[in-house]
Amino acid sequence: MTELLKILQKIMPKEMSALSRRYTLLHTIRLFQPIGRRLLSQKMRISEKVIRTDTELLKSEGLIDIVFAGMTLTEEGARVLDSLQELMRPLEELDKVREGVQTLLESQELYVVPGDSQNNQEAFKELGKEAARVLLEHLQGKSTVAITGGSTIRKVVEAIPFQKAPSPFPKLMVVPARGSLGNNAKIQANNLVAKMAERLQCRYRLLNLPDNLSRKSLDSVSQEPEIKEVFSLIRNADIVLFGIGIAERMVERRNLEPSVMEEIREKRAVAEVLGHYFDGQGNIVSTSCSIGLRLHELEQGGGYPIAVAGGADKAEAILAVRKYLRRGALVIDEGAAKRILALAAGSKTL
Amino acid sequence: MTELLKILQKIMPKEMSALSRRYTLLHTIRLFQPIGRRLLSQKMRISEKVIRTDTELLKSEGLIDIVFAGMTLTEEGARVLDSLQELMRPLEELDKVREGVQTLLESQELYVVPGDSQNNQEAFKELGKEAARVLLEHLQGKSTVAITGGSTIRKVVEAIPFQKAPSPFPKLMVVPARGSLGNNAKIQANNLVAKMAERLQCRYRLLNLPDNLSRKSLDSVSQEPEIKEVFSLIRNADIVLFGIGIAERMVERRNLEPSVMEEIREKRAVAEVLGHYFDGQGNIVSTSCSIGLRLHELEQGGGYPIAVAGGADKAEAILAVRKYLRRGALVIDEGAAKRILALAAGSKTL
DNA sequence: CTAATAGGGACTTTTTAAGGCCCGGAAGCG
DNA sequence: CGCTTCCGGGCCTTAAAAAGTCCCTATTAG
Repeated sequence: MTELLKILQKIMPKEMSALSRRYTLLHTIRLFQPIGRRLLSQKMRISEKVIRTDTELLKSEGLIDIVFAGMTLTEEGARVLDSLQELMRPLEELDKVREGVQTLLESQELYVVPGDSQNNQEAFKELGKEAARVLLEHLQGKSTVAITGGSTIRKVVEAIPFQKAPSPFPKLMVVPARGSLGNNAKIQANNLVAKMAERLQCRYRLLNLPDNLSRKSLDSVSQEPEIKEVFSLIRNADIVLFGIGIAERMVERRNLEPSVMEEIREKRAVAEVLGHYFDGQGNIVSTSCSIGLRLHELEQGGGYPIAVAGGADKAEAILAVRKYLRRGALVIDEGAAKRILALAAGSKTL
Repeated sequence: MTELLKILQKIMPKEMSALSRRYTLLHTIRLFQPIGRRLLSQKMRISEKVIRTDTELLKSEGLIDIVFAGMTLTEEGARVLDSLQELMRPLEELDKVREGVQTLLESQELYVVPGDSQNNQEAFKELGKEAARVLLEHLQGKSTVAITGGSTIRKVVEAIPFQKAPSPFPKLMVVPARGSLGNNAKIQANNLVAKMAERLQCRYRLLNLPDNLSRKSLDSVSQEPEIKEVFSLIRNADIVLFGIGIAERMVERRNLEPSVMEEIREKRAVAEVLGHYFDGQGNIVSTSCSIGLRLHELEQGGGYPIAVAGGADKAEAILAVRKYLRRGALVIDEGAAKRILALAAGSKTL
């Protein structure tokens, strides 16, 4: 049943909003019948005219009665509403989950896609698509996008449709948010930058630095004119697209020394964002030696953050860095959202 | 599943046509891929622009690929199409049934509604609704409607929505197509005429004649000025709405003498339309003594016929009078339609 | 080469949705 | 009683989407 909804959503996205609107309309009418257009329009926060158009349709289909006192459901309308309720349940539930997470995290923009990326590749793909959509929406007029690496961001990049020449974003520039991390080339920021630029038909700059430089060579390299230029782009990025990682998993992936892992464990780091490790309270407990965008710059800076994370196992990490997610957009999936709510409920009762 | 379709059809009728169009589009693309817009537009008999709008939507959803050679389904598109096929099957099947009956009966207008009125009251109601819709569609500008009695026409009348004063059909006049028949007042033509006029907010005239008059008194009554006036209205009716009856059942219902029943049986009458009884070949074998519209008048006359019949058991009767159904609209249900096809196939092999 | 077919862009016309406003009627209330 | 506050419905204007039309370039089969 939920399968069907997704397909309908795919094949007639616009029309589906009419469906849910009319469903809510029927629902509200049942709740308050008899009720008139004005009140309905207030309660549903929809313009009166739209209510009117819809009610006229529903009346002509014999689902509602319209008399002087207001509108009421007919028997058939009640039956239809019941059947619709079955159909819409997953959609409504997802919306409730979204609401719950929204009040908890207070994100500026929150998107929750169905499914759980942890054990469903399809869902992971959809997460990427949604994030790509959000990104493209914010791209208008912006000129610099900084992105991190990671398998999640990779999904986002792969979900960006190829744009045609001539470029619709002629002034766009994509840069990695930080120096390269990890050894899996496919999910390195540099690689993703190139891929994204290819899809967006725009320019890009890379940060070709070896991993885990010493403090000293890091400082000296930072003085290189070319590097400095990229740094300046990064610091002035208009959009920062990043994933939220699970601390331990990131350490493993980056092939760091055992000592680092010990540190992570000892300090109970759970989340990783932009090279910083966080404990459950959101305190930075460690920062990897790569270079690039710093968190506090993101916190107050003008760059618009777009955070993406999917899968129930990411819930703890998302909660840990919640205070950094209030600005900007957050794109998660149902699995993560539900676990977030469960964890929050649990910690409240403790 | 078929339930769901009906509900969607109810709550978003316009949008559903887009759904079936896009479904057919995907289907056709799969069949002929790679294929271009022009060819598609030819094959589907849809303007090229519509194809273009739809394909752009489908492409943006990633269901099809568009390359120089034409359009092809993506993997996801194929999956979506398969799932849609499940959903659309009942709809497609009904359409095929309709096509089959259409080629068989060659009706000017043929409507087939889902379900079987014989054993489903809901379906019977829907049949009435569809017929009412057809009637209202043809009402524009027309001034006289003649209707018969019968439970089917009763359903049609009851499905006509109440119109508001001032009457949208000020010049409309409803008359019974024939004198009263049968003893069940609720389904007598006179009664239905009054009900219909009430709903349409229009004038009406009745034919208050006793049943089964002798030839002689019939002739004399026919000379009455008032009766003559109604006759003239009937003869010049712009629309004739009538049901198709099963001969034996009609005889029973009309409480006719046993001799009549014997005659019906002897001459193998199967159908009854407008007071005439027909055998399986469509020959008139008997005519009841009531008065009013004659069949041959309908056959060549200017009045637009709207015939309504539902239920598998009506199939034989419908087939018997098929030659009278080519002009005008025919509204039947799935049950009748399927039986019609089965009977036709059977008689062909004999 | 040419002719045919592909997608795509640009423009106009048509249709439909939305917005906004006002009207008369029924019900509740001082 | 008169007042306000609901109600649906009519009507006109504006805005946006869909459809229709025409023309363009690229690719490929013959």
